[in-house]
Amino acid sequence: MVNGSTRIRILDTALDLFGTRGVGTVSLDDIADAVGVRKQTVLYWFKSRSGLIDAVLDHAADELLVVVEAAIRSRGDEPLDRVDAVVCAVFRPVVRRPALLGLIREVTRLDESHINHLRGRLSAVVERCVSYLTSEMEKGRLRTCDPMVLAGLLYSTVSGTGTEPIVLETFGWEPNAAGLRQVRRELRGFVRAALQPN
Amino acid sequence: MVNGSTRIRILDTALDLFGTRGVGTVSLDDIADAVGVRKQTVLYWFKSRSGLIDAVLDHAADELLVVVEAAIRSRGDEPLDRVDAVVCAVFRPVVRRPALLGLIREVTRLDESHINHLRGRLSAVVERCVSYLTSEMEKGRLRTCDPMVLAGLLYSTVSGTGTEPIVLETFGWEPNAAGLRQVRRELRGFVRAALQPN
DNA sequence: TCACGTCTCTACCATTTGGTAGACAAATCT
DNA sequence: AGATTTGTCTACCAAATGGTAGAGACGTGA
Repeated sequence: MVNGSTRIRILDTALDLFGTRGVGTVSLDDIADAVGVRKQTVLYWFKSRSGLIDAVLDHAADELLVVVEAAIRSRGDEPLDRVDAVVCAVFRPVVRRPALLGLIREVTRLDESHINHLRGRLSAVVERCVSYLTSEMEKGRLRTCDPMVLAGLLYSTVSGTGTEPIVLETFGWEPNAAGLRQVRRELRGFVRAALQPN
Repeated sequence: MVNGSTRIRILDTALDLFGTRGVGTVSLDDIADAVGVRKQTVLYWFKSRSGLIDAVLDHAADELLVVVEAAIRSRGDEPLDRVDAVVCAVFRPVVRRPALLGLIREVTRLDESHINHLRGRLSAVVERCVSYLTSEMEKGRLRTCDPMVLAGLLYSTVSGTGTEPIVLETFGWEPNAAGLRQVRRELRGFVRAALQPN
């Protein structure tokens, strides 16, 4: 693999297309066209469609992990601030790379093997988030509830906000920079209120 | 249209398949097979794939509207209880008909014409929800924030919880009746906390 | 009985799909 | 220079896709 640039371009393009249009509706030809190459070149770098999907999931997990890990470490001791930092971190790709969360969301539509592949990549962060929430609840610094389910709810809220602009538009939201800032502000307030210790 | 039963069966089956596997990845043959009929029978009842999609969206909107309208009217005056009733109402299909919310979520992947079609069907309820939230905020009975975006966030949270069992499983959730009740309990507590007036 | 509308079917068709085989050019090694 | 590896391509292929044309079974009203 001397020349990795084509490979990376395919990976990036596939991530964008898979994430925005859905994995099942994007063909190898679509990807190849977008990259400016023939389908057979795609099949040279990835031995099958399924292999490409796994590689793209890895690529997405990498990108997401970097962002989240950094946020988890950042900012003081107060859990509401920490969670806020993670929310902002996950929200950033919403603006800069909308396809990223869209792809993660696609996991529901994939088959077992790809699901397990992605799960393996994400389980470490997930577990860390859950155990962090648990410990802060025990200290009484977060609203007490089931930390596992809470983590899932937080994910749903942030991911939904980021991946369903069309639904938000139905609610009257305007898809521009100011609108996005507004959504992020409300999202942060919403999460903060939901976690406030009682 | 004397015999509507085949038509309805196609509609129901298509809703389930579209909602669980994604609109783009379900072929007319898939639907026909599941119904126990030939593809040409599907094309007899619906003049094209695109027409079928619109009809299925209508079908889904009908089902959802009935449920939500009933919940909006129910239960006393306290806004937190009202919202709670709607959350429960939307959560019910999660158990009884998982495909329903899954299909609504698919709207992001559809093209403009189908999006507008569905939007037209849902805009009335959506507007009603938003104006209700607005008035209760003005009375100081809900946390003050942007009601439009809040409605979107609520939708994201509930819908995500219902349509991403696989993600929730990654967070450690167990997909059985007890697990579902647990998720619903946490979801209600989460929403209640997020809306509590400050 | 006969004509007609309703409903589902078989027989096709053009296009698109994921994938194989192998030609060809450029770079790299010996 | 000659041989080999690397990367992209053209040429195919079998299967699946959305869709058309029209045959035939069935019931109903005249």
